[in-house]
Amino acid sequence: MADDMQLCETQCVHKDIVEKVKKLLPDEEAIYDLADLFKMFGDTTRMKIMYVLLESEMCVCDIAEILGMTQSAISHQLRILKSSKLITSRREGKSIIYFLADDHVRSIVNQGMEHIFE
Amino acid sequence: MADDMQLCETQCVHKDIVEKVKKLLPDEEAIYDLADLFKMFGDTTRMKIMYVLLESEMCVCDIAEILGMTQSAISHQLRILKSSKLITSRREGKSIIYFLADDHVRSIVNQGMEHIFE
DNA sequence: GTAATATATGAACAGATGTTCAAATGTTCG
DNA sequence: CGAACATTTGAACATCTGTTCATATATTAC
Repeated sequence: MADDMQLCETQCVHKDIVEKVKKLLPDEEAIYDLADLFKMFGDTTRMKIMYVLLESEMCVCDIAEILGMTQSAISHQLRILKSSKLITSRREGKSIIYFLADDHVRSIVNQGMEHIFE
Repeated sequence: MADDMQLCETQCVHKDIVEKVKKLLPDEEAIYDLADLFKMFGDTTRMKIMYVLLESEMCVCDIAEILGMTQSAISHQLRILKSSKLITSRREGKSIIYFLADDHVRSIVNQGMEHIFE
């Protein structure tokens, strides 16, 4: 609505392509979810946490120690990662052990690596 | 340095695992670069732009029209995407045509999709 | 050259995001 | 039970990020 406010008020638009591609786009929600997933990998702390968990499941304290960060900061990030189903946890006595939910982290990280090294 | 300020001042740390994993971690720079790459996919606008370009190369104006966004906003994002080498451009008369640099976008997006649909 | 078109750019602003700090929760052990 | 331990949580703060608006650059057409 209010089509051409700051848009191209002009003729550069290729109507045929625009119409075709408009129809091919996934709906808003799918794109939102995807972006949300990749956001998880877009922060250094979370990235480090995932790398750590690729090596071994671990309690919060261990991760904090390895990364040299506050236990609280790690806990906050773990919660976010958990909400996106990339990691899970189980209680083991006083500790809570975090681990990767499945192999998706590995494959996504690897795809990223491939792009970097070129 | 200043090891245990807010860290685990306590005994929960599993020294063996911690030491082992510390050594296995990639260096700071690699992780930073990876996170930076995934940041590109972590924003709805950029995600949409990439989806659009998966269908067809296109000028800035077309993308703005398809997404119903300002030409300026798109231009800003294109610059960011270009800086991460995910897209490139060529001039064609008055227009500048943007297109995906290689197949990485497709494979990364697909990996993401796989995680979503489960 | 000048006007028109297509895109880029910079500063400003608003909203999102990550860390810190202090305090709360929940578990184990004596 | 109460003390100690491991983790979570919430509010506050600072930083980062994306969009807007106004303006600048660059190409084409006359």
